[in-house]
Amino acid sequence: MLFEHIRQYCKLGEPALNSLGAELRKVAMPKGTFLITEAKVCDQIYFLEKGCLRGYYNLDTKEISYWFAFEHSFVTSYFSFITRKPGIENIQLLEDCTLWSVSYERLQHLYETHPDMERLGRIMHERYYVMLEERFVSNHFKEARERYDNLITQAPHILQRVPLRYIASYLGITQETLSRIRNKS
Amino acid sequence: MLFEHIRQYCKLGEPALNSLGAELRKVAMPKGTFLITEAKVCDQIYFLEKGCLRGYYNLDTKEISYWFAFEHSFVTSYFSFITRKPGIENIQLLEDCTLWSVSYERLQHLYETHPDMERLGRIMHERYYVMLEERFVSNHFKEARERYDNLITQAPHILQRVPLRYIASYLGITQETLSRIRNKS
DNA sequence: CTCATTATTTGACATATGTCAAAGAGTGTG
DNA sequence: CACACTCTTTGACATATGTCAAATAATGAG
Repeated sequence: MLFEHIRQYCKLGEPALNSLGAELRKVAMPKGTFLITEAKVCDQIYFLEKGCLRGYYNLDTKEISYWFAFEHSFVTSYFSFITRKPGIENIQLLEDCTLWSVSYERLQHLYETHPDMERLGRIMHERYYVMLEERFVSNHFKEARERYDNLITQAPHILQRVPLRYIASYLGITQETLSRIRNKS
Repeated sequence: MLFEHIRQYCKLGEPALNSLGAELRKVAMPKGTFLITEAKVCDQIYFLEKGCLRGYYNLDTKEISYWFAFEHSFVTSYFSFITRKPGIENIQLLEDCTLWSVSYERLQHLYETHPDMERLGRIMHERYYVMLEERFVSNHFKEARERYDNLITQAPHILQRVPLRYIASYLGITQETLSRIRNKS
């Protein structure tokens, strides 16, 4: 689970693993729950063990779902968690989920006491940066059709687990356009 | 300059500062030079002291400039530098520039020997992640007009230093559309 | 199983943006 | 100052996508 996932970023020593283990709180929440809502400072980072969820913000009268997370991801409102400012992001569970949480304060403490935790944080943020950049690039100048094709190639499971209207806003298009694209596949 | 810039991320101890200082190479290059070209593994990270530059990739027959950097930024082809794989990115100087470079290998060594360098890396990547996310969000569902207005509000200097056709692709639109937007301001 | 509710699709039309070609501005060099 | 070059603007038209309303399909509670 979490410890195993972490190993693909870097190896933590026993002391760091033990301290991390001591800070983790297991949480199980039902579909529909909000992990964080807008205008608050996000105080927790989570590891998603089971289930899936979406991050969205409100634009005019619409909800824009701009990312999804599935098993074995770290999730938080990065903007708010990192800057310690209230954000515009809401995170809602799309299924019943099992998560592990660590508070901001305890995470900082782990960083301070274990250089290898600091390294894990550095490497994780590097990787997440690169993934976001790839997504940015693939959205930047491509047509809706192409973005959809990319998505179903790279993450076909998303169609089984996420309602189409959320996927539409993830792709930056309306639900109607997505529906038309799908009917011409 | 660089040391002063770093202080806004976190404080480095004397030993880390000294080691970092010893690894830095000053480079001055004329406008037009390429820092990195596609299909190569990017081996250096730079701190841009003076000048500006663009990152772009080729899509079909077009160059898509998707970011710019000005004074006091860290620049590299993050994808390639982090993953150690060849990328699609080209980085070209838009003005004569003064930069400081550190190689990948030496940076890893700094990370290994100085926990506070590791912390600097972690914090810097957190911040860069947040900035990229903000840009992603502001591009995601807004019209060209709005993206342009945002840009000139937040970075008006860009118009003085970057040709319009590069700005167009930065905004995800054609040069002609940008021209029309500007004439209806 | 049926009804109410929510999710998705379809149609008609408006608008934003792209494409291609050409004209006009701006810039640097001799 | 004139020419060659690059950069930007303009026009005519094609296409992608958005909007709003309505129809259809899927889902869940009783």
